[in-house]
Amino acid sequence: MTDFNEQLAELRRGTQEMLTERELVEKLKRGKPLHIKAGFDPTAPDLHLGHTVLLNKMRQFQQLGHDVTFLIGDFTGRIGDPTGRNATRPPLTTEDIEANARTYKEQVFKILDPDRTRIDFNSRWFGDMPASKLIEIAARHTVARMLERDDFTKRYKNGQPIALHEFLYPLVQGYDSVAMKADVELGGTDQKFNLLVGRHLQETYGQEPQVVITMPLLEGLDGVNKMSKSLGNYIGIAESADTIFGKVMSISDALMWRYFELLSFRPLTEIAGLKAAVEAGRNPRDVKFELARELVGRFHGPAAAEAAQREFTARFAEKALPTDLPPTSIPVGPEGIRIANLLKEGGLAASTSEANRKIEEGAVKVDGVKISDRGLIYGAGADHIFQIGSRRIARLALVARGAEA
RNA sequence: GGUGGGGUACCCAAGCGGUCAACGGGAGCAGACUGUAAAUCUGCCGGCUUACGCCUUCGAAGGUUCGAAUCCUUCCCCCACCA
Repeated sequence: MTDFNEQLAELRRGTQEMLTERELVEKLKRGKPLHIKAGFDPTAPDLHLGHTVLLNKMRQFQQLGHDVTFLIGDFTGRIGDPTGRNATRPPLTTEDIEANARTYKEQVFKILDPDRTRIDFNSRWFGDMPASKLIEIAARHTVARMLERDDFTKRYKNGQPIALHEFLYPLVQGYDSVAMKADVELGGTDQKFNLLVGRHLQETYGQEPQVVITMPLLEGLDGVNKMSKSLGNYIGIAESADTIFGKVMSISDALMWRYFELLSFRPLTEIAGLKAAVEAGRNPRDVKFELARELVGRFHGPAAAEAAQREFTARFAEKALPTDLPPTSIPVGPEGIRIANLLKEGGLAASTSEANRKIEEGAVKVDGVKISDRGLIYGAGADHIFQIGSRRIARLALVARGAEA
């Protein structure tokens, strides 16, 4: 990436918007490291690939030699956000925030370079700020501009309440950019308005306005909705190698290219090559293997990625049972346990009714053999591999109730 | 404040005294096919039960009835129009 235009193309990669690209070029051309800012809620440090889209962009900047700050919005987090739709968001304690920050670090440094990442907290400048100062900041923005925000406009028109503090949040976030003298701020598309407030505030403080770069929200496994834990269409970065590998393989071919663009570290030219190969007849599955291996490797290391692919091939291409599956102990009374109940206890089925249905459907296998008798009873000492379909699989070991460790 | 229309299973949406665990669609799960892709076809899709069957569900609580998601009363919440 020596060529300036190629650099710019990579920085542009996957972005939703760059405001403005011309300003970014100017800043880059000065040849000095830029100060890159990205803000994060001090909540939910359980990251999935959707969150990493932004982190990947941060990483790109790092690799080009810029300084990246991972800003944790602990000041606002401590207040809590009673905004209309999001009413159930209790204020966080200092301990919560510290714990979350630690978890963030563990997860985030799988992507970011720890030596080039500064972690900061906005309570550093807001914590002791006198009210007079906050009002002084508020004086620099107008109600009309606040109302430009889409959801404010709608709520105002519809006569729905907008609490005063809701105007303060964008200002606080915007002032962070002033305090940090940010050159570039990264955020999701949903953050666009707040990022722009930062630009404006910087100007009123006589600073050069930051360049705003928004990243799209990554589609989840279904390819339609944004990736989110509550929709269950996510790939968590803390999930096991086999799980991540399998989930990546289950995405559609079309979605695969989207993931390549937003999640892969491969240069665009290489991805274009892969695409050309598929168009020329290469099996898209094999290209998806590459993607799965890269992503598993990122979070679990290359060896685990190779192992995950072997496991995947064995299980789904050759239909072999998984090797060294750790057994789960299920306590059982002297009368034994019926298979449907066992499948439920083992977490394979949501209810015994569902388990029975799956047996009728011929989806249940024990040690690789399809079973059809829902009256099967297992007693203590039994140790088998149970599966419903090919995705739900577990080794269950029955132990006499009372004798379990 | 007034008038009218609604609240049904994960979502949309029928039903409007018994044949309703509740039509239909979507989502989801499983089977076939495959590359754990897409598309297609098939089955399932409240819980408990080996099974006969039993239990809980139609905004909430009461009531009428042999019998209610369906009728009555009260309450809660949404939406539209008017003020």
